[in-house]
Formats: sequence, C-alpha cells, structure tokens
Amino acid sequence: MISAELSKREIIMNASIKVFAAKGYHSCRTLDISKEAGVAYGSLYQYFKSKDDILSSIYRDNWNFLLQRMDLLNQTEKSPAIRIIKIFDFIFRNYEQNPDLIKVMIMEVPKLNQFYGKEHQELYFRFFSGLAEIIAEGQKKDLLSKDISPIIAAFVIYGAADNTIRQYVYNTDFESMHFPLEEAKNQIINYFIPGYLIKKTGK
Amino acid sequence: MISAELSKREIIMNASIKVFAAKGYHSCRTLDISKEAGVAYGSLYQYFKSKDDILSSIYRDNWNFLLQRMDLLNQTEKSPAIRIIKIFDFIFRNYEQNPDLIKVMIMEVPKLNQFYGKEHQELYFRFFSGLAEIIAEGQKKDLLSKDISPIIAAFVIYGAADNTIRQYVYNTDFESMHFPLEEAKNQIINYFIPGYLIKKTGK
Amino acid sequence: MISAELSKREIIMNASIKVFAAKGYHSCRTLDISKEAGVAYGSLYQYFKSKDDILSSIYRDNWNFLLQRMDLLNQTEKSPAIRIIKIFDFIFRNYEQNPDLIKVMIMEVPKLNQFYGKEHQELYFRFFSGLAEIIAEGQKKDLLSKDISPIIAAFVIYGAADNTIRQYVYNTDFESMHFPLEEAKNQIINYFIPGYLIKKTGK
Amino acid sequence: MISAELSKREIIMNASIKVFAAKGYHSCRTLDISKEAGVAYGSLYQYFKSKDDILSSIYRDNWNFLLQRMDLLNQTEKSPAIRIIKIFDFIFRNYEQNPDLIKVMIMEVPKLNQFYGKEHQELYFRFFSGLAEIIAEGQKKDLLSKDISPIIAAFVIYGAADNTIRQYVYNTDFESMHFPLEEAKNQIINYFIPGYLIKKTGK
DNA sequence: CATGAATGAGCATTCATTCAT
DNA sequence: GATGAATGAATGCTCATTCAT
Repeated sequence: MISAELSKREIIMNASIKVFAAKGYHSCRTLDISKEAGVAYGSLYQYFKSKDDILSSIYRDNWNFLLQRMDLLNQTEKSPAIRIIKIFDFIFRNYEQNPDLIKVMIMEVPKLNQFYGKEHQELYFRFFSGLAEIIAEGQKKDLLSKDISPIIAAFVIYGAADNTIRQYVYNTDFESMHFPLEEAKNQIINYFIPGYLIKKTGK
Repeated sequence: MISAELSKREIIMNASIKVFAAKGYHSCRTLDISKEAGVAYGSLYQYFKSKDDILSSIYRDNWNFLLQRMDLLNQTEKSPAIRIIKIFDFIFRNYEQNPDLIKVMIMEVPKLNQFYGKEHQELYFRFFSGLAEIIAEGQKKDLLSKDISPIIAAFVIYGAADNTIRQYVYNTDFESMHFPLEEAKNQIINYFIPGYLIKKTGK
Repeated sequence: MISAELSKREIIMNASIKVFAAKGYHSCRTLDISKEAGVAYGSLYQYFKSKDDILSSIYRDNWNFLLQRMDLLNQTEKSPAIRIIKIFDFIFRNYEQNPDLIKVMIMEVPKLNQFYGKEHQELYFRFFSGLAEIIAEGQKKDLLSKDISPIIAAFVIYGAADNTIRQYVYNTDFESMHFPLEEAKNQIINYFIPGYLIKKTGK
Repeated sequence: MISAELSKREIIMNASIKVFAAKGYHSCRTLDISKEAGVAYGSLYQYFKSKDDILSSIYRDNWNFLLQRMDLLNQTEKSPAIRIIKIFDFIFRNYEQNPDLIKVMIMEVPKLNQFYGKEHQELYFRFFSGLAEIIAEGQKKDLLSKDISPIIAAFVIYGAADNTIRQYVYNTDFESMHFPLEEAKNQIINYFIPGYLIKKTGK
C-alpha cells in the first residue's frame, strides 16, 4: 500500500487546518490543535517551531503545490489558454475538496504576511509571474489579446477566482440564493476567460 | 471654515488606521493607538466599545461610504457601464488617497468576519447585490453581455480590482517592476470591462 | 414644614444604600450611585471625598445613631434589663424599616475595617463598652447574673441579634421556611435575655 | 511518613489565607499570592479558576470541615448539650490555631459576589439546620429548654461565638484590655449555654 | 454649585513555549 | 520521541477621580 499512513507532521497540519478554519487562528489554542490531532501538545514543538510555523507551513505547502501544478502544466499542455483554464479549474476544485484549507488560506494570510512577508511574497511573485508568462506566451503566439499587460491580466484572473470563492466562504447565504460554486466557476471560465483573454479576432 | 475640526472619534479612527496599517491589528497595543491619536488611554473606550470595535467601525464606515457612492451613482448616471467604471475608479482612487485605509480593509477584515460575521456579510451582500443590479440593468437594456449571471459578474469585477490593489499593497516590488497603479486601473477598465461586459454585438 | 426636603448629601447616601445593597459595594460604579440619586456623578465629590467615604459615612452615621439611642436610654430608662431589651428592639426594628441599610452595614463592613480600622473600632468599642456598662450596672444592682463578664455578655447579646438578622438577610429561604423576623426577635428577647442575663435568683 | 507533602493546591490555599488576612482580598495581587506560595504566576490558574475561586474554595473547604465535624459528633456523642459545647469548642480552637483563616472567613468571604449565591447559602443552611436538629433532639429528650425554636437557638449560639471572635479579630485592643479568648469561650460555654439551653427545670 | 469628558493607574488572566521525566 | 506541569511575559479594559466649562 502506498502512503498508507500520514506522518505525525501531516496529522498535525490537517488537524490545524480543521481547527483554524473552525475557530480562527487567533481564537484557537495549541491545546485545541493537539486534541484534534490526538497528540500531546508538547509534541507540536517536535514538528513545528511554533504555532505560527504551523500556519506558515500550511500556507507554504499549498502554494508550492499550486506552483508545481503550474510547472507540470507548462510541460504537458501546449495551449496557453487551456493551461489557464486548468489552473482555474484546479483552484476551484481545491476549494471543493478541502474548504477548510481555503478558509485558512484566505482568512489567515494577513497574519502571515506580517511575519513572513518576504518569504510569502516570493511565492506570490512566482505564481503571478508564472501566470503572466503563460499569458505573454499566448499573446506572442497571437492567441490572446495583447490589449492588456500580462501581469495585470494575471492579477485579474486570479482575483476573479479568489473573490468568487471568498464570497462562497464568507457569505454562506449567497450559495443557496444563487447556484453552486461549480456553476460559478463554469460561468467565469466559459464567458469571462474567452471574452477577455482570447484574442477578439478582428473578424 | 469647512470641517474645521475632526471629532475625537474621527481622530481615534484615523490614528488607528495608521497604526493598524503600520504594525498590524494584533501587533499593536491600544496604547499605541492612544499615543498616535494624542488622547488618553481610557478615552478610546468612551468612543469605542473595544479594540475590535475600532476596526469594525473603520470597516463599516468605509464600506457604507462605498455603498452611498453607489446609490448616488445610480441616481445621477444613466449608463450602467459608466456607473461600473466609476465605481471601479472610486475604489482605486480610494487606495491612492489613503493607502493605509486599504491596507487595513484588506489585511484585517478576515479577523473581523469571524466576530462580526452577520453584520459584515450584510454590507458585502448589499454591495454585490447593488453591483449585480447595475449589471442586470445593463443586460436588460442590451448593453451588456447576457452570457454571465449578474452576481458572478459582480464578484469577478470586484475581485479583479481588489486583487490588483492587494498585490500593490503586499508586494511593493511589483509597482516598481511594472507600472503605477493608475495604469493598472486603466488597463483593467479599458480592456477588461468592455471585453467582458459590453455586449459582444452579434456578428 | 419641617425637614421638608432631604439635602443632596442625604439623597446621595440613600441612593448609595440602595445600590450597595442591590449590587454590593465593589460591583457598583459611582455612575450607578449618581444615576440612582439623579445627580451628575461629578457631584458626588462635592459631598463626599471618595466612594469609600460614602460607605464610611453610612456606617458612621448609623452607628452613631445607635450610640445616641443608647445614651438617651441610659438617661430615660432606669432598668438595665429593659434598656437592653430596648436596644435589641431598636436593632431589629431598624432592619425591618430599612433592610437595605442593614445589608450594607453587614456586607460591607469588612471593606471598611481595612481602611478605617481605627475610626470604626472606636465606634464598636463605644457600643460594646456602653452595653457592657449597662450589664455591669445590672449586676451591681443584683438584677443580672454575675456569672459572666459584662463585655463578653455584650458580645454575646449583639452577636445573637446580628447573626439572626444576618441569616434573614443572606438566606432568604429561612424566612419563609420558619417565621417572620418579628417572632424571632421576640423569642430571643423573651427567652434568651431573661434566661441569660436576669439573675437566676437562687430561690 | 504521614502527610509528608502538601499538594500544590494546598500550598496555594495556605499562601492565599496568609495574604488575604494580611492585606485583604481586594488589596492583594494574584502576584502576591504566587510569591507567597513560591509558585509561578500562571500556576494559580492550573489549580483554581480565578482569584475568586481561591477564596471561595477556602470558604467551602473550611465550612465543609465544620460540617463533617458536626456529622462525626452526631455519631459519637450521645448528649446533645455536649455536642453543642464541642462544636463551640471547635469553632474557637479553629481560630486560635489559624487566626488568619478566620480573618479571611469573616472579613473577606462576604465580599464575594458568589457569597450570596446558592452554593454558599447551602453550606450555611446545612450548618444551621444541623445545629437546630441537635437542639431539637435535646428538647425532645427534655434536656433542653423548649421555650425557643431550635433554628433561632442555632442562630443565637453561633452568633454569640462568631461575634465574640469577630471582636477579637477586629479590635485587637479588646484582647489585652480584658482577657484571652480562651476565657471568653469558657464564660460563654459555662454560663450562657447552660443558662439558655439546658432546661430550666421547673421549680 | 453642577456637569460629564478626560484621565491613566492598576490588574486578572491567557496561552505559547519549555523541559524534566 | 512523548508527555503535560510549570512558566511568566504580555495586554485589553475598568472605573474612581479630576477639572475645565
């Protein structure tokens, strides 16, 4: 059996995600985490430097995962447009598979940026730069509109996805009032991306 | 003399914005706020129930201000597209005039949503509903593309603006590496909005 | 009209008695007192040095009142035994007429003794000394038992009255479970005093 | 080895008794307690919920100790009169062995808001009910005077002891001016109890 | 005399982290 | 590695008192 067991480190991280999402980073105790993880709270410090470090690790791991995904796509998928759509898709699916994780990523980021500013900016930078490169490539190949600079396009695309998910996370009412996130994602991908990025061919 | 004096409440709020932006909500002491405001420690509690209440008030006031702006626009501006552009414009200008305020709004809001969920969701709801109504109106008048549901379009538009500003706030390097926020705004307004919202006229 | 109006000082004291009895000295704010009294809270300090001073004044006034009563009795009533009974009677009636006052006297005395120890010990001393003198007089006149020293007899008599009232104040259940304070008082006066103080005549 | 070591909880309680007696409940810091106990600041909160809880626990423990004593006496001592005398004796000895404790019980406990709560009234109730039962038993056996209701007799007896001790606690002058507490106790037991409780046999 | 905004000293409590077992 | 008792720094808030009006 492959990866039959989660390492204790992973158990602690998963417990933390659950607890952070439920109570918020500041409102939960390290005790809450250790209870959820089923370990002694002294043990947390054998796997993480501090409570902050747990949050930071969650953040780092997941952002790196997205970056890896993007690297992989760059190697396997020719079409820049499809790559963008797949990144989109990945971000939304991520939320649906682990909403707690996204809650943590969205809610606790500010805290992190204060203390790990440089390190985290680096991750942001690589993501947006990478996305911008894909867009630039599409523009060069005359597949995407050149009317917007790639980096701004990257901000806009990610912002659209992020804010939509954000509203589903925060405003639980929206969901039932309107439609499932899946459909929201499709609307954005189907209508926004093509209309915006794909070159509005002269004719 | 116009607005000769700020009320003590306003003085405290402005000082708080400055301090929250500089040190972060959690890292600053209430003492820092009172010093910055030049008022006695205890005076904070004559105007606000708690430290949380200060942050919450900043959030509420400014979100309400945006809502008022939107109401005004609805009464004075016929064109839905121009209304959207002006809201956009307002959001960006807001940041340029008071970056500290936006830092606070963006960085510390998640904290609030945990404690003031209902109240703040209401403000979000009104904003996005309002924006969606403008879009729906444009669709009805056949001015905007009907290919996307108004509420999702609202999420996307705001997310684009918010995330772009966010990157300028967090990643100070981006600015110098690329171009001023003003230009970013124009790119988004000029290329994104028309391409996305304005009806892709048949044929 | 005689004493048509209470002085503001008296109004504040009466309000304080009510508030202290209801919430306890430590749990009430000077604001509570001023509201109850219907004056601005700054005004309290025109009539009293401090919050402590209000409590201390209540204590002093009422203890002095009892001492005056005792002095008067010493001048008008020949029989030591009847004098004692009348002091008893006065203490119990006092409670029935103003239970709040007694609550304050009983509940908040400890607080006072810390800060006004000397001053208040003096009042205690005069009361118990006075009571002891009455008893001694009765013993000298061969009317009261000489088997107990007067000062201890004074402690016992007052303790009996005080503790009985205390239980009625604290343990509101006792009252309904048994009988009214009036009857308790009579039982103590009728059976206790004679049995104890009045000389058990040899024959 | 018998009771070789005090538990940390007991160490903290004993230190608290000392500090509360010396400075008063409200005037001492939790820091004072921890210093006196020789434990870390935060350790107080591993054994007690709050500062209030420490005082409340002192009260509860000691009152329960008295109640146990009474239960034991009821099982081992036939004579109701002697049982009462022994309870008396116990109360006085308690003070002499640990005056600080009695100071706290008398002076500081009433300051607790909880003091007026159900839990504390319950302890009072059980004590006075128990004492009343002993008296009632004596009356039934025709050993004690039936001229007073048992519960009032209980109030009177305890009040006599309590107030006498109280004067020794508060008014340190009394002691030297008169005689040691031991003698006061004997006077009360020897003259008061018999004269009052023991049936004044007809004739 | 009356007012109540302003003041700021004072304090209980929390909780991340350590470390002896 | 695992444990959890011990630690103590850190801080928001209260509220009696003052004093300018």
